[in-house]
Amino acid sequence: MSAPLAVRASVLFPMPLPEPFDYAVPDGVDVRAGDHVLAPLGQRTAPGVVWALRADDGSRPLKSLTDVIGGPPLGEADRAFVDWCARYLVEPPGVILRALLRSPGALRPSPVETVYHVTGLEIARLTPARRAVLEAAAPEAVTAAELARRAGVSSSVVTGLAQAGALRAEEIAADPPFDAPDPDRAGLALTPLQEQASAALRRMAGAGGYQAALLDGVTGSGKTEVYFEAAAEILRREPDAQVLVLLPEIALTQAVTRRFAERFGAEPAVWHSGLSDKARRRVWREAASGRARIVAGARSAVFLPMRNLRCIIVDEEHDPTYKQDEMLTYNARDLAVARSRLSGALCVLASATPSLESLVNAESGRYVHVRLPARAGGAVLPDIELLDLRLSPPEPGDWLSPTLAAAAAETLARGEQVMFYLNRRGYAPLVLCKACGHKMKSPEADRFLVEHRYTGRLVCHVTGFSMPRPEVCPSCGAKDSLISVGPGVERVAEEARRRFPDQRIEVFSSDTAQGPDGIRALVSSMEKGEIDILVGTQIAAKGHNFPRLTLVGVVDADLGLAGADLRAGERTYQTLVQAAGRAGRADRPGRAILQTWNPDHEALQALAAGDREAFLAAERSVREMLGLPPFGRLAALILSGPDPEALETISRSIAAAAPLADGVEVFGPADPPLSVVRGRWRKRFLVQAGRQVDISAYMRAWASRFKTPPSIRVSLDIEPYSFL
DNA sequence: AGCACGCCGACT
DNA sequence: GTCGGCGTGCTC
Repeated sequence: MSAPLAVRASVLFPMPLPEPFDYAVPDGVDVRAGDHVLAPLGQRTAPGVVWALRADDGSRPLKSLTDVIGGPPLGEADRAFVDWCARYLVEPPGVILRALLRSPGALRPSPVETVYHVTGLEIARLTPARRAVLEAAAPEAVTAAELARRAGVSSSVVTGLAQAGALRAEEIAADPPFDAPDPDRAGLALTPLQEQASAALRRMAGAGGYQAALLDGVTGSGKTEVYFEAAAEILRREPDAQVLVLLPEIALTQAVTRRFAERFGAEPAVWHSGLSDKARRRVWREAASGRARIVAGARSAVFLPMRNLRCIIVDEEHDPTYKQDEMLTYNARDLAVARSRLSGALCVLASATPSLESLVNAESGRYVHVRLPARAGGAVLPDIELLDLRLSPPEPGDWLSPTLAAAAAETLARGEQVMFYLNRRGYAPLVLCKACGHKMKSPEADRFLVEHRYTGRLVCHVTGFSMPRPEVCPSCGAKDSLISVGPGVERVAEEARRRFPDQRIEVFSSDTAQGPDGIRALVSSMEKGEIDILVGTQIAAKGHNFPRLTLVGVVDADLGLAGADLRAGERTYQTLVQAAGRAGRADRPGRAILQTWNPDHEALQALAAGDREAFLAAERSVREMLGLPPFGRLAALILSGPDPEALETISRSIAAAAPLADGVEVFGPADPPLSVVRGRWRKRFLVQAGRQVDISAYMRAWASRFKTPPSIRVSLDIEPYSFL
């Protein structure tokens, strides 16, 4: 007979501690890896997750766990994902754990709420207030507060009715499960090409385990239907398998959830940052417990715990909104691939314009390349024409070339719709004084103020600062000397109204369509043909289906080609394909006209020729030559602080602390394009390394060699997107 | 992240 | 004389 082995538990706290801490497990306490526990930490008791269990060798005296608390335990794959993210993103593991647990009251026992049914019992004193409550009560049972709200009375009336016996109270779980999806419900009939692609994905799903696919299909080819079938196959194979779908924007979740409901007969659990605390807790619990079988969400959903994750779908995988830059810096697409691998799940990356990274992975065989060439429903891709502005320039003060205006007039005459695309919000990107040349700038960032004529204000798009458009120049005092330079969507709409006074014209930007409701309203009136000309930014170029839209005019196709961003060309290409892809999705052929001053530019030439391969080949040879992603690795280190001199000094010492390593080059410190934001000055280092280098390990080594005072913040960005 | 300890300024 | 500012360091 041997005494029961003493066990020690390694506990990870959701805080920036460098590692898990060890605790003794009291005799008779049953605890497993992944369980949520309370443990003494310094002077307090903190919640944490058991990361590992091992025999206690008594090497040092340990405190004991305080308690084991409820809540769905964190599975092995999810714990491995936390550790992987910590290593890759160069963050303490507790910071990643915090991202997984971010849900109010997630760990408290499942709350209940009291709801009331009508019993039908006659009661003596039926006051008007009581009658109103009883009328409002049917058919489904709701809480006292909700009942009182509907009836317009105080909740004491409800309590009174319950006491009198006319209402019956029932305790139900406040976080009810989501409806189960039915994978065998008949979906839309697939075209032969869709069927082929879907069969490829279903085969991968059927094989089980980790595999990754790039679902590469032109706009309108019906990628959604195809990946639905992969998800259906996953759900069919295993009764408790879970599918996670990542979507680039909240705006899209509404449309996509509706399609899920049509295909699976049940809406998915939807996760995004705008959820109420209650809705958030419900989705979190249902995902973590394994009951929610399809979870659809924005980038932060990649951190939702999942009991039995078997498939992750990343829709529009190239979309830059997957890159998060606040709090934690990560690309949800990259994390999704790693998580799939650690969970033994199928990973599907879908896009009409895949990122170069994903295409290179597909070519090298790391991802299975599933192509979906034609548009569903027989619609064809629009003709893309370059309009050389040097040959057909707009009149002074105009932004639309006469050629584009004529094409628009013809389209409108046929009763079809036109979209002018310009990725610039507001009226004019710059306001300057014609007397002294002073340019209106943001006080807190090194940015020009954008004029919004709709609101009559000048706005900084970086900090949100805004001010009324001044009457006199703030620099020289000249009156009526401020002029608006360059176009924004409002200004193009103004020109459209002047040229087409009888047409119904709307602006579609984040200023005019606020929130999912505003976006839906605009999209639906466009679909119903209540708008003739839509003038839109980026937000109008994504994923909507306007059957009567047959002409897209890109006002400034050069915008974005010149940027300091290595992905500028790629991004411009993607955006223009998306914008052009809005035209002619139904039975009418579409046409896209791109206004440009640089018709010889590679990206535009390739776009006009419909030759994605040519564009990509050029892009990849440049990156390969320069050792840029995906042929090399990048990382950024950004310092910020209130005092520019102190920042200068410390950044010099940090530069000196950079370790020497083979195949690693450190550039900087440099002043980023936005060198002051919200009163904080910034410095930036860029690290470039060969593909074989573990750049995370390099950054960790570097970071361990210097300390900064609390006033200076250090942030790391592995594979940076934006260079701002 | 919290929380304590510690060492300098304006207050009952 | 003390209350309290937040800089520094530690938590199994």
